[in-house]
Amino acid sequence: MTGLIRVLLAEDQGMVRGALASLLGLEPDIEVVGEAGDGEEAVAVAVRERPDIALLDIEMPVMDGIAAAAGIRARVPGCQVMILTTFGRPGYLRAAMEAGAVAFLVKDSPARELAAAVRRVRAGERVIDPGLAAAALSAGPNPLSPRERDVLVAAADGASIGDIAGRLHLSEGTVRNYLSSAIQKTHARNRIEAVRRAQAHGWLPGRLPGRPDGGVT
Amino acid sequence: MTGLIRVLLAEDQGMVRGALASLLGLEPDIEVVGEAGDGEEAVAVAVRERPDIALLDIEMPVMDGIAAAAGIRARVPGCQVMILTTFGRPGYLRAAMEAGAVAFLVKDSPARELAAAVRRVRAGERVIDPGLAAAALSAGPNPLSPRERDVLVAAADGASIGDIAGRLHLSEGTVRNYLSSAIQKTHARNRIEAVRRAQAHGWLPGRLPGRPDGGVT
DNA sequence: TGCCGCCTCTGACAAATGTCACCGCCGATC
DNA sequence: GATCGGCGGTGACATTTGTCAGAGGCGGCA
Repeated sequence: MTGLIRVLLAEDQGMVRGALASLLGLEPDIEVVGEAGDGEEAVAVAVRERPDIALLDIEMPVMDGIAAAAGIRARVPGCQVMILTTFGRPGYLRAAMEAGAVAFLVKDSPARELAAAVRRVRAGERVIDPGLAAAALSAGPNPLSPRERDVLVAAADGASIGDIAGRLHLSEGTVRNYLSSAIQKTHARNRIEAVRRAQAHGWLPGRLPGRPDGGVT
Repeated sequence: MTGLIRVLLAEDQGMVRGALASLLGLEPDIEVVGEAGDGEEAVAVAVRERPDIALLDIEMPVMDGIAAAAGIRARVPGCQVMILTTFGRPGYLRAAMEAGAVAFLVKDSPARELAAAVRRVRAGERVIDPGLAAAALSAGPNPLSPRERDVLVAAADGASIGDIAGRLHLSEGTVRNYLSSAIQKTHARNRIEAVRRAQAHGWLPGRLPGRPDGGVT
């Protein structure tokens, strides 16, 4: 039976999730059998519903879409994972492929491509933007060590060396050294540029903070 | 005649735009009469189609949704402007109201609220999240001077004092002074925190760069 | 076994950053 | 006419940041 294609949709913004569901719902051969607002929920629903396809956003709270992809691949072997994300970052694409995804779409593309991609995946194809694939290959793998990443993400929200050292239980000198090597590996000229370049490449984890920074006092 | 509600939809991400259109298309009393991918296009289409309601994203390239709102209010008096944005920032809400918008929705909300909000606006109501309104009032108006904003946005992508001075045709000392006062007004401890806090409040222009930073070399 | 990369740390140094006090010029407002 | 805020600038100063050259320890791999 090549009946309805059963799709799970994971996306943290409720309005976008609902809108995408209605978009897919227009297709006669596609059925949205589950929705999730974060990665953990996505895995849980996938285990329960056993969809043909899981369509995952990357930037989600609690657990990002890449980790959810790996979780679903491990627990629901029959389910193909597609990534649908705002940012076409080379590092995201690479990480998605390594996590077992077979498609990588960006939200910039025209809406009609979504259903088409779902059908192509169902037919066994991979769906990846050729330009993005080239960028991912030419950019090479993530050069940052885990610790360098930690320090960069901490630096990203304005923490000083001392703050970062405290947060990561490191000495200040160590933090300086990691920051310095991260700056060099990203070919940046200071930590801000390093953070931005690492983000542009998709070298930093794609998780979303639970809630804004609350600083609105 | 209280016929179909004619809606213009402006949103830069094609897939989201199409999905929202399909969501609104499900409603029997709503018709999407135009779509736009940036603020300039939104104004042009509004002038041509004279919709009842313009539904605008804020973070768009070329011209942001706030500026587009003002343009539409000035040129198409019969058209009500609704803002639909990812970020519920107090400063955005305030700026949107000053630009003549009558509704402010965040994409986090459930999808079903969209059509409901459109109908309420059509009936003459304003639609604003009460919590967000309170935050906007308690946060007070934007304390940053235009020049302080300029310097902060330049600092946001990693430029050094010298870079900023060159870009803005100022002396380095002047840039330091603006940066310092921006840091104090935002109660931050360095420029990165200042940028982040200003962004969180919605005190920086909500435009999107034409394309990423190209640094993927 | 040796080599390599990563982790952690120290100490010293130059350069960039942030602060402060102060200057004059303009335009708006009381 | 005076006052105030914004704009643009200078010079001096303390602090922070970024760099470099080391050091030892760990685990993997040839």
